[in-house]
Amino acid sequence: MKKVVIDLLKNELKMKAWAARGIPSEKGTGVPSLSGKIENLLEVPPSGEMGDYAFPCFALAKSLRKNPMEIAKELAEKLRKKGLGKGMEGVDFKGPYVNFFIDKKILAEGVLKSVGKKGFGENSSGKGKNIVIDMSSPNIAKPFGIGHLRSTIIGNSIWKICEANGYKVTKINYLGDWGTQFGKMIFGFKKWGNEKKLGEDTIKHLLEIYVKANAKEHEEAAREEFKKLEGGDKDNLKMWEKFRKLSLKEFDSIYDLLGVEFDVISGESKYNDKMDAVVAELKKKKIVKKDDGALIVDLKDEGLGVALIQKSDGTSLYATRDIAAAIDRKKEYKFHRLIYEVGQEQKLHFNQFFKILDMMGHSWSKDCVHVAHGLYLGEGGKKFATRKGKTVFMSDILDDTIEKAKKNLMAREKLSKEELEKRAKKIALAAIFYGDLKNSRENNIIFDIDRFLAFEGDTGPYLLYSYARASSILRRVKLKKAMKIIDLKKEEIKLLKKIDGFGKVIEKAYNQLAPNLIANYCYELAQTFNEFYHGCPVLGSAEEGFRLKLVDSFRVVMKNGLDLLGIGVLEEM
RNA sequence: GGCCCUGUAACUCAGCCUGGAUAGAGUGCUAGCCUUCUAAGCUAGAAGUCGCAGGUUCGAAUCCUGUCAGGGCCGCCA
Repeated sequence: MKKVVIDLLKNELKMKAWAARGIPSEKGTGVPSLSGKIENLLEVPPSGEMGDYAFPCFALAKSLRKNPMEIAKELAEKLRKKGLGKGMEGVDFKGPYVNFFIDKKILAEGVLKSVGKKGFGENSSGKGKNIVIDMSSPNIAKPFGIGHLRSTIIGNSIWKICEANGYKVTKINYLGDWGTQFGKMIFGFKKWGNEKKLGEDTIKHLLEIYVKANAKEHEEAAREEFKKLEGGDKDNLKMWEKFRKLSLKEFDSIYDLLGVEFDVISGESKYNDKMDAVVAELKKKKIVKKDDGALIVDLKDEGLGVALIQKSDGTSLYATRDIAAAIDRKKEYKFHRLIYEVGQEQKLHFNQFFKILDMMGHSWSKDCVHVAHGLYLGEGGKKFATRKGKTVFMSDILDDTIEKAKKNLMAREKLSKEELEKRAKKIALAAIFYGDLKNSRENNIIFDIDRFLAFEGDTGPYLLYSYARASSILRRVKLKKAMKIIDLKKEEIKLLKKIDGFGKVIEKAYNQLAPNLIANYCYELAQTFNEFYHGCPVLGSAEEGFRLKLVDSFRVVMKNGLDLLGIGVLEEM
């Protein structure tokens, strides 16, 4: 439909008179050169009453040296005189805009037909290209906190968005399973550890120990233990393996509940034996230098400060392991892009290590991106800190939200126990996922339990509810082949246009790696559907066939949209 | 001190990348709508110096500079 408008404009703007006036033209087309192509200039007016497409005349005003309002008027009148052809209903001008009205019945048929095709809204621009996402990445022996939730939820959605754009994606859960902290854990466990408690309540017990071991007076001893671990000490290694295994078991139950899966479970420990080679290469290329007994890369000239590569006791650091990991991944996956879904507080670290990769001669370092998210902050806008033991446990939040959903459901109708469990879980997850993803990534979020528990208004459950309403209509009757369109009401047109916009949103969400665009779209889609629902009765109406098809289309798009967010739908609610 | 992110209605936020028509939602507040497909819903209303000051532009919430405020990061944690 848009193409018809573009062609009309292109034709009209080819006027010889303009060329005669010496106005430069876009190569080959004869169209006066505009600051962009007509396709890009064409807009959708803020309200449907103004038109379906609008052409702003500002760009022409410059080359024609004429008031844009006059140009719009002239253009609209000329087009009207010439006749618009099929698919078009009319053309008008308002201020400096030429507004086009398209034939709504043709729009309706076109939209409904394309939704019926497989993969509506998806595109194949990433065909044949690999993307690797490093996401979730909780630390072993520490609680899976609300911070890792963000990485997990956002990473999961970015994965789906990439796939909807045709890319092949590998999701890696890159565990924080190596580093000085394990010196602390091992030291602490030797001193205060209890095998029984470890088996029963792994994370809580380990956290207790961690908080104690974190005291300054144990620093030296902890460092010793890590050095032994990295050196291959059997006892320490055994203890570390146990921590890792038991932690992973706890994490798995959370992933299982969230419905998030990974292609690869990896971790920093994987690169323990590749570290020496990286350090050697950095030395050979004279990128590192010794400073206070430690190895550093001086990036001050780049405005990136100083990166530590190796501690003065010879043990490794985060940056070193990340360098080794990136090189390894490039070899293994030949990625087009390597995405790190990690909190924004690590921005400097990523900029440093991308730069070091570049200095080592890895030109693909430009394909590495840090997709940063803001932090969940505690009350008063302060950072949550594990060290102070003030941690919000993921499992508690999930339980509370599910509990709230259950209460809500029980107040409505009597359900079997399984049905209650099933619905409460989905509603709670929708609330949590949507509550996170609707925010733009970079922003910090002040953690507020009420926010997670709210089910009205701009929330996940609202989206599920809209979907369930649509399902409820369709459950009662069969879809009909005949779809007579008598006269389209404004709610129907709005819904059709909204559905039509799905593909654009998927593209944009990929370009910006921004799941919140999908979330915003789903919300608007649900709102538009609810307006339709109230304004246009479906069952028993004269245009029942068409409206059923429209409801069905909404349902398909809503389901796909929610899927991109990692949210599963409910047929009844 | 340096760098990054943020500042939009009473509150929580979208819009900013890619500048255009009256700046959008939700919550809360006011007034309506359940004998008709699920009221976790819909309609209407009140509510905004888009932090502040300059600049670029025919046009700035959007781009640039400065400034103030909040958060984060800045060598042996990750």
